Amino acid sequence: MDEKRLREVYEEQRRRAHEVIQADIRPIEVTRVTGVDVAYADPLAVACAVEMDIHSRRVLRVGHHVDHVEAEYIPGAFQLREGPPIIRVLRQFRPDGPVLIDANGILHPRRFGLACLVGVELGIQTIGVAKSLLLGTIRERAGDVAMVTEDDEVLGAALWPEGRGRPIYVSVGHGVSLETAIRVVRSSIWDGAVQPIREAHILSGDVLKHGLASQSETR
DNA sequence: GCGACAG
DNA sequence: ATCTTGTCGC
Repeated sequence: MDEKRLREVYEEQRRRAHEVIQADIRPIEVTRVTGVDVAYADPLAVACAVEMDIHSRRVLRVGHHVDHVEAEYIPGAFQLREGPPIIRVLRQFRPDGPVLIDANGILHPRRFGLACLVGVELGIQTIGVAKSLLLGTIRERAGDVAMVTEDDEVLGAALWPEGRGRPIYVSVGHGVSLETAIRVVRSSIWDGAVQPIREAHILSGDVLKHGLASQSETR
């Protein structure tokens, strides 16, 4: 990707960052949470959405979308690669409740990560959950959480799942406050992982490698 | 200028 | 992300 195009993408991110709502646009009761992820195999990209019931810890329904890879991975412009397939699978899935995305929300150089794009584009509540820190400073830990800031601006939070040494990074995608985002992610963690995302990850890799058939005989 | 850099 | 089985460690 050329520099000119990349600069345009960055400019659009700065522009659209103003569309992000960092407050609950509708109350969340944390009963149903959807996780999404994408698996790749050269020309193919398989996006999956998995809706789970937090109380019973069971999968309620799944959806997938086979797409083609549109762009290479560029830190800070991840949305060009993973945005299209995720938006397409969610458009048909029509999630009921918050959506957890394997990426950052406003914890981003231009405050508009993949989770923000998906949320703003579809008008749904999204939360970014990253496995590694893209930027920022982790402040003082209090219990299982610590704020992540950049020049005193709170961009997200580091959250330590029980029994795991390394934290995950939570940030607002769209339509939720950081507090709500943390509450939703906490409730979605068991066995040391953010389960809705973990299920979506396993399923996407499964559909990519063995096809849709493997769905029925899993979990 | 040099390194870092969501998946 | 992906190439890949067993294996070292808490």
